[in-house]
Amino acid sequence: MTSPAATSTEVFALNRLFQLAQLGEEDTKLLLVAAKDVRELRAREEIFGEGEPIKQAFILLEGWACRVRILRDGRRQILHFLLPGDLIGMCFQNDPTALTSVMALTDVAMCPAPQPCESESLAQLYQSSRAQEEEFLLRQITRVGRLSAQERIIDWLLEIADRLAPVGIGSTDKFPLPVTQETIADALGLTSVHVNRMLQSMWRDGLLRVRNGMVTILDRAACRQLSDYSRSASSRRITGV
Amino acid sequence: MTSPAATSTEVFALNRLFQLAQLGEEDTKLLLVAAKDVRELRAREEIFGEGEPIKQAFILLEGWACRVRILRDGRRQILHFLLPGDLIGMCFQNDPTALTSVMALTDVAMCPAPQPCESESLAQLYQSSRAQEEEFLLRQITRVGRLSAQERIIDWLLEIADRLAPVGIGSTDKFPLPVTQETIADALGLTSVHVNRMLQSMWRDGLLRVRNGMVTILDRAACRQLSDYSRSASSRRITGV
DNA sequence: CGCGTTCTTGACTGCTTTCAAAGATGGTGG
DNA sequence: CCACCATCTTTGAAAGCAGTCAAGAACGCG
Repeated sequence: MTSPAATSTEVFALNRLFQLAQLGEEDTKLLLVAAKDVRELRAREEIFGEGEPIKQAFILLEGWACRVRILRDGRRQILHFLLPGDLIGMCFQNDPTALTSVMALTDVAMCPAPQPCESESLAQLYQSSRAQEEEFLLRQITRVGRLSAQERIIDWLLEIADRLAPVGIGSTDKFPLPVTQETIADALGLTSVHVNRMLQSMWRDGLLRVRNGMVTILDRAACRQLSDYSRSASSRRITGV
Repeated sequence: MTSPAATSTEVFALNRLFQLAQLGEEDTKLLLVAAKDVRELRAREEIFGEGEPIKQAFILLEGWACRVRILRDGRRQILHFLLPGDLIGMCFQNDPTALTSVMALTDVAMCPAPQPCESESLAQLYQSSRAQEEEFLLRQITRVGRLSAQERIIDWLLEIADRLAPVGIGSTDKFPLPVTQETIADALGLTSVHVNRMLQSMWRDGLLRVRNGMVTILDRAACRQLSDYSRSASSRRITGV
């Protein structure tokens, strides 16, 4: 990490949580205090190992991480991207175990997630965050199962844009993408070679541009048309299963 | 449905839940009583519509259902199969909404899921069931994202076998599969034509046989070897995220 | 027995992968 | 400030897995 996480950045990350549920002043302060206790990790470091006990849940304050599974022969499937403001390892059971590995994709900063001891509203917040994550898993299944390579990439980029906005990162039409094409490929069930070709083809078609870790959506309407992206499940509070 | 759901069948379905958590006598009775209130639906009927409010959660007692999303152009992705003993629409938030449609794949019988009012152990049971469902979603992403057609089918069949066993349906090597090849295709991100070819190829190779709605695993060791099926996440209680 | 659904098969197409190698990029140390 | 190295991106050619289209066979239900 080039510079220690700035306080303002941390607060931006918490904004996602504040938008997810109505918190009392007590709980708000609890989160703000927790965010002072920053833990930093380098890219590629493992946050949880699959099958290992989870001692502590975290809030991601800065950087990107992912939930991932590795197959015996080395194939890798990224299941879910964790962005600033996301909860890592939050669980509502005793002696929780990590169902998947969680690894840092970039240098990251995170803080412990406060226990929802007596606080009803904090528990609701965590449930809401969990429901939102389930929505992303469902979208991910549909994306990988039924969309073409181009559709997958567009659909995924639009989702990422909508997730970054509430934490103050980029705009809907231009935002950072600090991951390699291989990482994108492992998330979308493609090869990095094909991701590369598709990105170029979409640039030629005037749809979007990915360059130097930045995404520019050139034709938002066409992008939405070409993917099935419609559900605005990003910052909206999700209640349901 | 050819015959009304037999009481004994209902109890078999509940066995999954009994194995998932240690319940007090009170809660056990609550479930057994609830299971008397049987609702029946025909194949293809919708249990929940995507986006609609969930008034009531159910326990599936008999038959198969699935969580599914339909794309604008008609493509269909089955996200998760619901088997006897599974909870449908169980949620821990107020005013829950169905994130996905749920439809009956066969004729089904279900009953209302008792509210976990003051009961701590029933709430734990539901959380555990939910965690298990999340494990299946994660497996589904990996399956569809990174496995070949043959691997997907084998991995999926082995998972189904392990899920049916605890509710007393079939054995690990022979069990009913009351869905069309098109349904399998829509779950695994394939076409029905290709599912058909793969099933025949696997039969020729002496791996397994699917015929008349029954699956016979002919070479279990080879099947496990050829898929990445290893995690025994079926009846085991899952604690974690 | 007849009809609709599901399964099966063949030929052909094409999206995506594979393999390999060259180019770009960025960080590090001399 | 530049050389160097590791990582990442880009490109081409060829192969393969899975999809598409179409039609006939089998099955199950009424």
